[in-house]
Amino acid sequence: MNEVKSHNFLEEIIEEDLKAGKYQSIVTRFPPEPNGYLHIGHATSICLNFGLTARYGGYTNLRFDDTNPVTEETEFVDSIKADIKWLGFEWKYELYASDYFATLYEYAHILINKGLAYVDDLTSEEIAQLKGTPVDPGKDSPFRDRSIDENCRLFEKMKDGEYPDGSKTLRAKIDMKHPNMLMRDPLLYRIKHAHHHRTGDAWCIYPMYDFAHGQSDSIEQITHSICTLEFIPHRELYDWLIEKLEIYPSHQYEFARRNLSYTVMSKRKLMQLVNDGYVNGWDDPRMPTISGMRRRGFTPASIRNFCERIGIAKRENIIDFSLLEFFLREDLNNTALRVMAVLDPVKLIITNYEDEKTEELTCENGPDEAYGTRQISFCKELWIEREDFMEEPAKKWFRLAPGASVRLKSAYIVRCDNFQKDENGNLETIYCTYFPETRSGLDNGTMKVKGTIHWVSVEHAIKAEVRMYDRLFKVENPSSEDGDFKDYINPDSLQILNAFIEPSLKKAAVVDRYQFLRKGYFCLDEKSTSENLVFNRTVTLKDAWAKEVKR
RNA sequence: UGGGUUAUGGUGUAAAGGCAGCACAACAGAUUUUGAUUCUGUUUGUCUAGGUUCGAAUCCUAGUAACCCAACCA
Repeated sequence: MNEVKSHNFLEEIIEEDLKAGKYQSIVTRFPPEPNGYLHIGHATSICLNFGLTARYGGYTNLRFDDTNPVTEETEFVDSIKADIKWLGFEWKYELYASDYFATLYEYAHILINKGLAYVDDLTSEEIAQLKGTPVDPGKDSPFRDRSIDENCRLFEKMKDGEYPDGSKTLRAKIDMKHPNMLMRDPLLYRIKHAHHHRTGDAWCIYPMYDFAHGQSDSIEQITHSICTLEFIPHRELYDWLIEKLEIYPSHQYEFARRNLSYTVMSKRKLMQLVNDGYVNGWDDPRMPTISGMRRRGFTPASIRNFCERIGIAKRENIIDFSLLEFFLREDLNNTALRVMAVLDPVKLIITNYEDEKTEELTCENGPDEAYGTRQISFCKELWIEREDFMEEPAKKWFRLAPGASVRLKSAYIVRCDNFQKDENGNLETIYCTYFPETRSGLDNGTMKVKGTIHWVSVEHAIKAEVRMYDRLFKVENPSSEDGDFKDYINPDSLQILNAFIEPSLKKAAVVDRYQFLRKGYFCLDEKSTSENLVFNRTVTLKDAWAKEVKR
């Protein structure tokens, strides 16, 4: 097999850098702000950064971009670390932008001493006012030409807490008429008398993103600093600061963030879903957060394979959710234990089966023989799926109907002789005859049926709550529709069922993955208890019959 | 005084002047004690208009469209 490997643009840049001897090995970083939970979009960035150093040699740091004390919390630091580990990646160093506050403060002085930064007394509104617009040039602040000495003194006083929040800022002195708005004397430091999750009350001035991120990259000698497209305008400032500070020249590269159909990804929108009660928390299995997906039953491998396959580029995109589902099913199909569970039960009575008899039948555990077999109990009364019976069978119907026969998985072939409805006209009981010679394994092949259905014994089955999840939104791109994105929420994204499941599931663990035969992949919910078993549907099986019905 | 980025099937992504490929999706069939899996096959694409060239997704010219930038957020 000589597979032709295709390279994305970042891999090409790195290979050229390596070939040219610019670097011996590369260093990347994953730089989240600890102000929320990671989602599938972050996962692509994680896979990218860690994947690149795994491939080309070098390492990846985890760096928390914690320069805004009012939004950041240790809780988020912990969840981010747990999510990255769960995805299967190991960072070299755990670092914090806040570790560099003292260095950054020195860097600011370097700029001031070079006459490249000044303390501005303008208010936020005044600064915005003088900034101009993308089509109109800005105007200089009246404080722009303070002396170096005065700037030094004022900046020190800012640090010493002598001024209230918002009263002064430190700005780079670049060009108020610059076509790139980011270069119109960007803010470097602001005053915030706020408690920081790591530095406590040691500081009351905090660097802005632009005066922390590139500098942190440089301190860590990051070779390739990879971020999303919206930071392109920042690159000019990133390079300017590195040049003027005369520090290690990290380089920034940008890629297009990945969007997934039928969901939203912005932190703001996800927060609304949580706060307004559309979902039950950040780890709700419908959420595109890593914690939600984990709870839903996604596997790390499926997410990694997905990220690998979608590649990386610079154009806008909305990736089809079914692509993610494909990798999920692919992984689960290879690993999930096969069990039987009846989600919407209706009773089936085998009229010619002995009343008190129980037979132990052999059933395969997994996708191949290596998984072995287990015994399952078979009795006169069984639960089967309501949708596996049709009073007036449609064309191409393979399942139960009056007079029709099906195989009960790993058991016998039965023929439906009769059925009974309750006073509301709902199917209550199906009466069947079984054929003893068709027992699974002994079958001599004289009788053939098209359909095989799953079942559980009424006497042996246990109860469980099963949560069926569907996509959160009714439209592909909720954010681009008219009106509020919440108007497009799928009201049926969660359906709770009371199911009968086979008794072997009593010992299910959260890490186990199951296929409920013919119904989909399921896992035990993190909050399930032995008194109240709860299973989550991770993803359905592909369903050719459902497609047939749609026509 | 505006600047920047991007355009390849329904979706995502390759092709560095030389056969438009791969995956998903869709469709058709075979196998199947899961209408699953597996296997086989099919359909669908280079933003537009010119130009250069034996040959253009790729180079040139002119358009068009989408996205990003005016937080003391990151």
